[in-house]
Amino acid sequence: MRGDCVQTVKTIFHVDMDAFFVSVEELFDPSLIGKVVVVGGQKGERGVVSAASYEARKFGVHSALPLRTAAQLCPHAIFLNGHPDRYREYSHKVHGVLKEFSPQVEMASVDEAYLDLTGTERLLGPPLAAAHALHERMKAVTGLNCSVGIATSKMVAKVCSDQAKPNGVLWIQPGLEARFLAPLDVRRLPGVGKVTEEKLHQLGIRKVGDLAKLEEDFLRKRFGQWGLALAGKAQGVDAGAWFDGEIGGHEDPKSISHEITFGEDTNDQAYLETSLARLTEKVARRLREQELHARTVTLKLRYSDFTTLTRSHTLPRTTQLDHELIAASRKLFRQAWRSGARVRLIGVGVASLDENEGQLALIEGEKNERARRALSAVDKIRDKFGEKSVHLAAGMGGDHAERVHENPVGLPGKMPKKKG
DNA sequence: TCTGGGGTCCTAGGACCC
DNA sequence: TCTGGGGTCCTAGGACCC
Repeated sequence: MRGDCVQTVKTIFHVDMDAFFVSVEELFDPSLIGKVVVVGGQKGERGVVSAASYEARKFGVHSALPLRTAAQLCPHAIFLNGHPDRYREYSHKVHGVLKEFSPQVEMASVDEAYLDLTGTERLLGPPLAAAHALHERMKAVTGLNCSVGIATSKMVAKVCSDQAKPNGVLWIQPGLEARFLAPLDVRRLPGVGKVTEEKLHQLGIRKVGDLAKLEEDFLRKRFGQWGLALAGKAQGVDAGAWFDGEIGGHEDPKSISHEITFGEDTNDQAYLETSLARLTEKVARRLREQELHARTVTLKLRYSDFTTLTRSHTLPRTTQLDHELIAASRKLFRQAWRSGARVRLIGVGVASLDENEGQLALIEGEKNERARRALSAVDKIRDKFGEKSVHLAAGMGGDHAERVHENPVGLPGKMPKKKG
C-alpha cells in the first residue's frame, strides 16, 4: 500500500439484512407475515429478544429486551425460539449473492457484511445502480430484504445502512461524511454504547457534530486511546482495530466459548460440574473442527445476584483434547466457586489459539494422537446421532477422567426440580 | 423491566526479562 | 548496589456488537 501509489477513494458497501431472524421465519411460515413476532424464546423464559418484527417494534419491543418484559408490552405476540441452523443457511446464501458483486466480502455477523466495490464502476455502474441491482438480486435469490449503506469508510457505510432501514439505500458521497454525521446522536456511532454515551452527555456532547468540534487532546485525556478513535469517527474516518484490515481477508477466530444460563439458579456441585464438562466438550469439539489448539482456558460464573467473574489459566502447551480442557475448567471452577452459592450462569472459553500443536505434545506423541483420533470418531457419531449419544466417562484419558457422573445424561437447561 | 450467547477489543497491574 | 525503563506475557474486568 506504500510507495508511489496514490490512496484512491474507496467505495465501501455495508449490507444489513432487515429483521433477519424474523424474515427467515416468515419464509418458512408465511402466516407470520405482518404479525407481531418475537424471536428469542418463550414468554416466561429467562433470556432476551434476539429479533422483533417491525410490528412488534411498534410496541417498544426490540432486541436485547428481556423476554418477560416483551411479554408484558406485547402479550399477544407470537414468541418463537428460532432456528439457528436456518439462519446460518440463509447467511451463506446472502454471502453467495454478495460475492457476485465483489470478491472482497467480509461477513461481519450472520446478517451483515462489508463489500469493497472500489473500481467496479465500469462493471456495475455507479454506486446507486450497483446497490439497486444488489437489492433486487438479494430479494430474488433469498427472498429477503436488506438495507445498503455506501461510503468511503466502513464506519460511515455502517451508519448509512442503519439510517437507510428498512429496505433502503443511502450513499454519502466522498467529502460529505462529516456533514452527514454531524446532526446524528453520538450513540449512532459504532462503538458508542450506553456507557460512553452517558459520559459524553455529562460533558454536554450529544451530537456527533459536538464531538467533531473538540480538541483531540481533550478527548485523549478524557478517554485515552479511545478518545482518539472517537475523534476520528466523528470526522467519518475508520478508527481503531475494529475497522482494521482488508475487506475479505480470512481470519482465524481468536476465542471459542460456550455458556449457559440455567432455567433456575443452582448450587448443586455435581450438576454444575457436569454442565461445565458438557460445555467444555463442545468447545473442544469446535477446536478440532477448525483444526485449532488452545492454550488459555477461561471459566465464567455468574451468581444469582448477577455478579460475574472470570478465572483463566494458561496451560504449558496447547491442546484440543476433551480431558485436558475439562480438567482445566473443572480446576478453575473448584478454585473460584464460593461453595454453596447459587449460580445463574456457567461458561467456558478458550483463547491463545494456534493452528499448531505445542512442541511437547509432538514429543509426547502417540498417547495424544490416539486420544485425538478417538475423539474425532466420537465427533462423527455425534454428528450422526446427536450430542447426547456419546458421553466420555471414566476410561477415556485414564487418570484425567471426569469423576462426576451423578447426572451423566443431564444436559444444561434440563435441570431436575430443585430440592427444597 | 430482572437482565442470552457468541464474539472482539481495550485497559491496567504484576511478573519477569533485558 | 541502586535505579530506571521497555517489552512481553498473563490475568481480570468491562464496553460493545449482533
